[in-house]
Amino acid sequence: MAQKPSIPKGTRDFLPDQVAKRNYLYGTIRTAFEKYGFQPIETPSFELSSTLLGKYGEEGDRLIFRILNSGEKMKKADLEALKEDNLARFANSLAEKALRYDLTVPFARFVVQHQHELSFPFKRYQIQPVWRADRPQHGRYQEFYQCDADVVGSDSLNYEVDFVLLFDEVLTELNIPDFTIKINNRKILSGIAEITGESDRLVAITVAIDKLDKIGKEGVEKELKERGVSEKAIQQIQPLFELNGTNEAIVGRMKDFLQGSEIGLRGVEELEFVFKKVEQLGLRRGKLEFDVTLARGLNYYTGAIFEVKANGINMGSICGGGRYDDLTGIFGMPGMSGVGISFGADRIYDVLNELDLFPKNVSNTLDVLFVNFGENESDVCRTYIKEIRANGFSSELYPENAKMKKQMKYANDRNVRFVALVGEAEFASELIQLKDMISGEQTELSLEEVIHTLMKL
RNA sequence: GUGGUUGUAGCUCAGUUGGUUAGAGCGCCUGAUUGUGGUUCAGGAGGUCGUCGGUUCGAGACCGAUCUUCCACCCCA
Repeated sequence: MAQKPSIPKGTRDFLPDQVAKRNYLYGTIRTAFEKYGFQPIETPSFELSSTLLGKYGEEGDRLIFRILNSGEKMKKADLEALKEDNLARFANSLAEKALRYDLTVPFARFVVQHQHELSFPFKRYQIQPVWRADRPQHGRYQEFYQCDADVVGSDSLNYEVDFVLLFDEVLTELNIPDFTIKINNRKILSGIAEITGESDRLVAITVAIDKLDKIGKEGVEKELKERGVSEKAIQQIQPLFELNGTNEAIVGRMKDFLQGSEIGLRGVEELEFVFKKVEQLGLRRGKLEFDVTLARGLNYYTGAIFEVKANGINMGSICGGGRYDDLTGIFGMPGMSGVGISFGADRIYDVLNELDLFPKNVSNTLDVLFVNFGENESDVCRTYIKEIRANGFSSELYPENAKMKKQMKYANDRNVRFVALVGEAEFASELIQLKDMISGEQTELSLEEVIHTLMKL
């Protein structure tokens, strides 16, 4: 019985012209990464569950795809846990492997494992798919590509500056007209919690104020209250919702606000450094914006945090990142600070598509298709094709002596640039009728002239 | 994971309170045009109405389950 073909939710097939666009995107990102001194690595698509679990918060664990144990290993299932209704432990006993959820945690594992083969600061980039068992939505998939650049082994703020420039470089190269690089610092969030006497509720506070642009000032106050933050603290935090003006102005306000919080002030100073250096160097199209309400869910961040939004389009953040001071500590290598960023390739693809920003000629299909007029003509066509290919252009012969109309239509459907006709007359004269499929013009040329025409494009 | 929403031809969608043979546009195929595509004209093919089950004399339409789509949460690229 024929099965109706389909793919799992949140996944996609890519047609040739889509792949061409994606390769253009990856190519642009890769070029910039290498320009900034990052080297590529790759890690497996799946890791041990123990490597991944517990690194992304409770919510994160729920979204990790588990790989069911196979064969005899099925017998390892922890039936006790099932009886005790401990579903998390039961699930872990059923799946000792899991698909990677992002590229940062596997990278931390990689660094610890290969520490003696690397020199620090180690800068790597990685362009690979990741998987999340999330419910699909606009710009949200279960399988998508992340393009990450990270550096570990240095806490220099120089890298924060470089990453801001890198965001700007890539997104400007991709022609995105208007985007905002939002930046904040986890130390500032800690400072806010400290100043208001709510250090215990740091997570609650960050989660709530992160929602400011979505649920508004009143919504955040309500949520803070629900999460048990004191009335007094809410009153103190409230002015932060209305911070505006230049980054420098906000820096000034935050310095006042965080007076007495050593950690908070350090966060502000770090950002101040980044603003100054970026200011000196200048950005091409991006706007750098100090957003005190930017929090980000991933709980391993400890310093600067980044998020990039394309303006004028309904799409979640297209890039993210931040500094993590001790991600490798979990794998037994403490004191190794790292900072990194991630480009959401699939979301950027959607943005470029919706804004019609892809260059027109990303999909080069075939330069010259030779029409098949029969065996004698085909023989000489094959020698022409060999020569054209040797000159670096793509060319092929239509496989059979079909009707001209059919061959032309095929050329048209495939977006072939030129059609070459070598029939009886051209065979005798050793010339080629070359038809430009865009203009429709047709000229009789020698092979050398055909190659010359291709090189002029 | 919670709440809602969608599914009819390759694609985008019509299809009346349940009633005979399920339609359109685009695309596709053939011909007008046996050495010329993209334009035009004429003709043609293509659907177990997401899937399984139920109600009914009768279901594309009503009910249930399931899968999928999109949306709002949660979270995030």
